[in-house]
Amino acid sequence: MRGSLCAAVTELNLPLTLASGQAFRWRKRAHADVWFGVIGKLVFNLEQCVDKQTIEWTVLNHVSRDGNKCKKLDSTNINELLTDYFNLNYSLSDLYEHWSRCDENFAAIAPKFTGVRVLRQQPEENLFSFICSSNNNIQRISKMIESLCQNYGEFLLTDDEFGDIHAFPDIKSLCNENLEQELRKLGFGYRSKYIANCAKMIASKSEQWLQELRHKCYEDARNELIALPGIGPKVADCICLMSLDKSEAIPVDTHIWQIATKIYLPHLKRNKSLTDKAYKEIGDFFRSRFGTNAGWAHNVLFCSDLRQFKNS
DNA sequence: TACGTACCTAAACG
DNA sequence: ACGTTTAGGTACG
Repeated sequence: MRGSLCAAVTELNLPLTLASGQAFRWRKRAHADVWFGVIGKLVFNLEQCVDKQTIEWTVLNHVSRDGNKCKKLDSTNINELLTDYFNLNYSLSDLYEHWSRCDENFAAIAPKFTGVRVLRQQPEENLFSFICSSNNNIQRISKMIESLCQNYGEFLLTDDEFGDIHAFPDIKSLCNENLEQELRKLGFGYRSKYIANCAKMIASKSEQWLQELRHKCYEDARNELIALPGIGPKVADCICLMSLDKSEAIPVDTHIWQIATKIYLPHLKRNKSLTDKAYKEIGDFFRSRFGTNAGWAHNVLFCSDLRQFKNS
């Protein structure tokens, strides 16, 4: 099934948005500007058509009508799904203008990094992905997530270029007793225990627990996430921002720490490490400077600081 | 409360 | 070369 979605490059820059380490399963095809990835149980090719101001999409797997409890899938549904996933119901260029007026550093960076959008991901995939992200790099995180899918997720299809593709595993599939040891063997390191214990704890809660955090306030959602093993302040903020609709969440990682001490809050250079207090100070600064959607502005600055996008 | 340190791994670094 | 550092941190003392 094919279709097209209206989105100018200034509203959605596919490579910057998909490869900036928000989500870890999108890959560019070798011989075309086509992005390959999975959303739920659907496998996609996405291509940005600059002239036509659209994203051309293809769903690569056949979708059984009874398989998912969801409605029959037609191209309208897919457009809705992509609009939701890419958070397309707000105008990014308007926000860029606003943020550029708020902050001259943003104004200087923005022209080179237009169309960097925060995705609205599926909470479970987002949560386990960012447990893997601690003290790690994007390349290795991507390998780990792919390995998690290959070993515990439902088979979807075989792709000519990327081979067997699996969905992200559901919680039940991550609840087997040997999971920690298995993940150790697969190279997850100390995150193996976090993932195994997290799966068990989430499984013991109500089935809708994670989804319902979307309807709670930022502080409550964040506190509930931090109670899980392997989730600290930074990872909790990633999950809040990227899948729980908390656009005011500011994940402070090494990049944002660098940017903050270099440009905005130089007095923090005296700190030996990122304390809870400094963490909050940086988040509060971004929120006061950029407003309620500070997390989306932060994402643009983060992206501009990634090594892979330097000099671009 | 505020640091220091251990924790897995692999590629980049000097 | 080859040991050290770094890469989107967290838990524990």
